[in-house]
Amino acid sequence: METPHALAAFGALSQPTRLATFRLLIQALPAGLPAGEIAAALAVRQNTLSAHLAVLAEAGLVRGERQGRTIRYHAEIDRLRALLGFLTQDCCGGRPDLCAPLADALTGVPARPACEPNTETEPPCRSSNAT
Amino acid sequence: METPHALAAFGALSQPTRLATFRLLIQALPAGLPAGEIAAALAVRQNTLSAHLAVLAEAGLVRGERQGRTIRYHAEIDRLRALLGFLTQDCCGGRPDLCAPLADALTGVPARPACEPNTETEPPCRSSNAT
DNA sequence: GGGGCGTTTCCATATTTCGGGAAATATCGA
DNA sequence: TCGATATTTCCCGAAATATGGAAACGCCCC
Repeated sequence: METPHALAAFGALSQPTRLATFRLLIQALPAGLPAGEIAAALAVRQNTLSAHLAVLAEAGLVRGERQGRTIRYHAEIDRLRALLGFLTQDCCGGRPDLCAPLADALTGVPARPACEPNTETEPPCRSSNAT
Repeated sequence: METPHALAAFGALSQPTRLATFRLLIQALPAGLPAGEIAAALAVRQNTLSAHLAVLAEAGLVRGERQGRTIRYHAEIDRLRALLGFLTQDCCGGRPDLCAPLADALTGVPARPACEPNTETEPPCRSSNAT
């Protein structure tokens, strides 16, 4: 992820309604939620929510697709992953000692103390025998 | 981390100068950097930077301590970790399937499952995959 | 104590953002 | 075609934010 995208994502998440929306949509994965349902759940007017959804979509954090007369939104988990990578690439890039506790927070597992400075978009090895 | 703290953190990171400042300070860990040096590195006026540093400090992302007549700032890595945890607790909380790729992005190493069910002669994934 | 340096605070202004009301667009059902 | 529902777009005023200049504060050295 590049800096402008990260800025957009942070900006999008820095507003209470938008943050709540994003979290709600993550919890609603993978089905997603129609805009009206989000508005009802968050007690926000639809036009206001629409503007917030537009910001989130512009930041790439959510995506909406029309289903009949409703528009169903769902979180873009890949974008979240990219954002996490962006946040950690600075420290994990050259400092595995700093990276380890960060990974710890995410996984709850002490994580091996060796982060390679590549945190973009490449799943290392979990392909052959994953679940 | 609680929502208001996360909002403050996102708001703090949603401004170009502040994001650059935070990243710079993370790279400068653990020594930190004096305010003047940050301002010079980012080509920002000191009063402007001071305001931004105040926002970052208010969000708990950086901390400054006086050293003689300079004030040396350094990133709060624990806060960053808390922020990562906040971002992932929604999906990781109940959905390990979503959490795994997220942790992956962070460390380059899959969380717990996914890598080696029972083969012990296999080196643990992270072998060599630099793009 | 006086002068100099680093940093912050105060003030003023331009820009952006937020939320509400009303209207417009798109889809469905009859 | 008509009405109803879901969602967005447009426009507005209010509030927050960013930045610059000038001044103030704290600390060091002489």
